Amino acid sequence: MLVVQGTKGGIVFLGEYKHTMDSKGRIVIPSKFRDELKQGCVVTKGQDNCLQILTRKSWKNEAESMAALSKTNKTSRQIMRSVFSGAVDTSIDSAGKILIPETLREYAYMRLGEAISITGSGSVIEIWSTKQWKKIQIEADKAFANLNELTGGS
Amino acid sequence: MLVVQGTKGGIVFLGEYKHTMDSKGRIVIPSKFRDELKQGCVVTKGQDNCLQILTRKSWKNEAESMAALSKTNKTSRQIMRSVFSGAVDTSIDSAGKILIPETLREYAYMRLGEAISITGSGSVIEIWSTKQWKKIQIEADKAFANLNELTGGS
DNA sequence: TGCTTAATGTTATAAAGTGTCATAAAATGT
DNA sequence: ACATTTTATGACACTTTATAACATTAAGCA
Repeated sequence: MLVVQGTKGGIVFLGEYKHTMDSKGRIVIPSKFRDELKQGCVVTKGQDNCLQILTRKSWKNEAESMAALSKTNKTSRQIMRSVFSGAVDTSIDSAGKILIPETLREYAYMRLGEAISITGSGSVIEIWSTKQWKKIQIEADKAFANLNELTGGS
Repeated sequence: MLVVQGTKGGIVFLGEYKHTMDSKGRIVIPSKFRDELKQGCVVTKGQDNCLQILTRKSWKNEAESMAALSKTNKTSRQIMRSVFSGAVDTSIDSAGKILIPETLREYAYMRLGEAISITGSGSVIEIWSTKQWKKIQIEADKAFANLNELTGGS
């Protein structure tokens, strides 16, 4: 079977999955996401203390637009440092798992053996300590409900 | 047989159906709705703790306008998180059923083996735990009766 | 070098998801 | 009303996925 993949692009990551981080700092990638990540992926620090998983392709886009930022501007230098130093290029192993390096685990409040939540957010995947996700989810749902009111949802 | 479908658009889903959720979390889609959903559907969190089923086409519209939001703006990030994490892309199996993932079942108070109500609501289908639906239906009927008074209907 | 720790790989078991089928119930046509 | 067809349900078998435990390899350091 020949599979030409990743060309779909756009909005491919949906859903919410609850997993656990194993005793070595690895997490299982939900099976629905694996195909898109087969050719490798990049884990980065995301906003609100989550981690993001991007396909190599979308990472390339991101990275290039970062690199295009002004190097004489202090804020952009800081952003670049944060993004590039916090990124790891990796791939899914035969059991469907990836290793989250210690520095990233710390950043995202993930502890060995604890519950994590993996969420599709359109073009990227986000990984959260479940504790953190619960808070964020409430905020997110509120923001959405708010939008509905403004635009005519009941 | 060649079927060009989904072109109907507009108000295609009508009626109220009572089904049950099987022991694995699947529900039967009423046969009248199946044709429109044959090419795949997306289940999302709806208002008042119901779930919605959309055709892939109408989902695409929704999703694209969401994905166009700025990624550096906090509110738009939240909105995207809420919408995408609460959605699942799926399709109807040979027995006419779809699986409702655990997180969505929780959101909509649906328990294995219990009664659910499936209602056509114009361009979308709504799924409810029957308990919840009964409450909502009373409210809805009241609102409708009220509207009649206002507009001079009997 | 040998020891320690992190990283990677493998396996067994349990849980979840998927597919199929038989029967019962409902809908349809005559 | 009856026969025929379609649909809904629950049961079961089978596949895939998740988890935890253990084994192996690689890397850093005394």
